[in-house]
Amino acid sequence: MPPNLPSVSDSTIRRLSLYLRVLEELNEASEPTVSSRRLAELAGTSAAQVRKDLSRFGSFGKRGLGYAVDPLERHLREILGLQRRWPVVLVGAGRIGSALFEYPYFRERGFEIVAVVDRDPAKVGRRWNGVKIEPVESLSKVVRELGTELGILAIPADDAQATAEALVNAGIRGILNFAPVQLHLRPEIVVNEVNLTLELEALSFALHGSSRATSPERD
Amino acid sequence: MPPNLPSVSDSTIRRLSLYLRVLEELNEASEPTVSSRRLAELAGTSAAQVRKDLSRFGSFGKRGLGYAVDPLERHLREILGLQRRWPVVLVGAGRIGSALFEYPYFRERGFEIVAVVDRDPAKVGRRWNGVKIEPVESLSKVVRELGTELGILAIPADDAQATAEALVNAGIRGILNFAPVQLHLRPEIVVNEVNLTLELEALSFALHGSSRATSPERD
DNA sequence: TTTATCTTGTGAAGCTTTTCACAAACAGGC
DNA sequence: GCCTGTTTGTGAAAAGCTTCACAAGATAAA
Ligand SMILES: NC(=O)c1ccc[n+]([C@@H]2O[C@H](COP(=O)([O-])OP(=O)(O)OC[C@H]3O[C@@H](n4cnc5c(N)ncnc54)[C@H](O)[C@@H]3O)[C@@H](O)[C@H]2O)c1
Ligand SMILES: NC(=O)c1ccc[n+]([C@@H]2O[C@H](COP(=O)([O-])OP(=O)(O)OC[C@H]3O[C@@H](n4cnc5c(N)ncnc54)[C@H](O)[C@@H]3O)[C@@H](O)[C@H]2O)c1
Repeated sequence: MPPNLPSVSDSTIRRLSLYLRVLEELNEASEPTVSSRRLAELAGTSAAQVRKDLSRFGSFGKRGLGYAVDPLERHLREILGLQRRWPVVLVGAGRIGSALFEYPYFRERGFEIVAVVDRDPAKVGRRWNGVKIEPVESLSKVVRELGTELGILAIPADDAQATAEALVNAGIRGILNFAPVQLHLRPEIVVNEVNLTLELEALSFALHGSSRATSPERD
Repeated sequence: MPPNLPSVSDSTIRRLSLYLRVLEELNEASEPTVSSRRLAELAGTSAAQVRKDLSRFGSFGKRGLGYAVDPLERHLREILGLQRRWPVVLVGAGRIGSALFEYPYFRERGFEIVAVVDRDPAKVGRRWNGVKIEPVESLSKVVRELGTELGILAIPADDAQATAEALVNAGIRGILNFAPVQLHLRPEIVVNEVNLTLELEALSFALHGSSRATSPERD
């Protein structure tokens, strides 16, 4: 086993996820192979980038031919850790939480929301498609019993930090955070922030500021 | 007015949005000033990064003191183009669409969903908090009449490309896309992709692959 | 077998972003 | 007015990421 390689960049991983989706589609369309050029086109990047990304993990292609779709799809799943099932705990059974819960594609990819936790007594006890909403007090117990390592935080920003800490104490190692606050947790805990207002603001800047706001105002 | 400066990087813009939120909080807490160090801490970056980011747009701080919270907040709003109101059209009144529609913070930041469009006849005609759901056929008319430049795509992946093109033809210049497909549009159209499965997969990789999958498998 | 054509895998080059480090500026106390 | 302690703004260095360009491997056809 080789020693620690230079770690894989986040952007590479995110692209692998895009490639995987494209490969799924190609597979459904019964395309046997795909070249880096075509894969790049479909995933919105460059052929060289595709090859560089993949070459970090092995040599999956055949020169002159390209990549065999089905095996490459399997390789990517393995690299991304998607062969196993990932039980997930959802904290916050509100608007965004329920949308996520009902989204079928997560489960298809192996992410299964096996527990839902909420603070609101009016929601606790309800059943969502077989999953009972638990009170926040049971969070730790639920996480431990179900062995979940991934958590989705879909609660107001005020409570996000404290609840994230509770998740970590219960054994959660990765968090997808929808609350618009920066979580401060131990460095080995992986956190992905989804900040939709920020996405809109980036659009706002691009439309408003592209020509205008790049000029520094000095006196 | 200076000629075209080297364009501002996307990561800088995204951080500005984070700074803005932190400044809002500091403002509410009546903190008069903030140092780059503290701002960095709260936004999850480094002090040097904060100063570099801000210095692209002007000199907003005072040496020895830091930045005055309220004026800096206003500067950032101006840079990001948030002084004006941004009317937004929402395409897809489903699970994620309704969560977004009901999210109050967008409006607070100036992003106001003024039109909702859906294909489902059962949904068309309903009123959401004063906004009537329109049929897809009216998309172009609605966009033109309301003068919306921003669109949110919250429909299944199959229809996303065609509908995105319809949005662009109607005059939309920026799109926030929740459908998990890469949109191919004219380069002057700004698109931000929100891919939640990808976010979970990045977590999966980090937990599964951190120690394991970085080793290339060669024969 | 040889030739023509394709496409990968990958060092090296080029580019972008982040970090470093320090002079210059400012406030407050004496 | 001058010293002390602080913090910005910014070139320069370092690190990281993407693109380039091509040798090497593979196929197919003659
Ligand atoms: N709705 C959106 O489209 C949207 C968009 C961007 C960001 N967000 C963010 O996502 C988060 C959730 O938003 P939402 O619109 O679903 O809110 P919501 O009010 O609809 O739902 C929040 C849910 O969390 C529960 N809750 C509150 N505090 C809790 C706690 N400490 N522990 C457990 N449960 C708790 C509430 O009872 C409620 O059911 C917020 O941080 C919001 O800023 C939402
Ligand atoms: N729900 C989630 O949490 C979630 C998570 C990640 C990604 N997404 C993506 O967001 C998109 C929407 O997901 P959803 O869960 O809200 O789906 P949904 O089925 O609940 O809602 C989709 C809505 O779009 C409407 N629609 C379909 N085709 C249309 C068209 N051509 N024009 C106008 N309206 C049309 C449907 O009538 C429906 O109301 C999908 O691409 C999905 O992959 C959703």
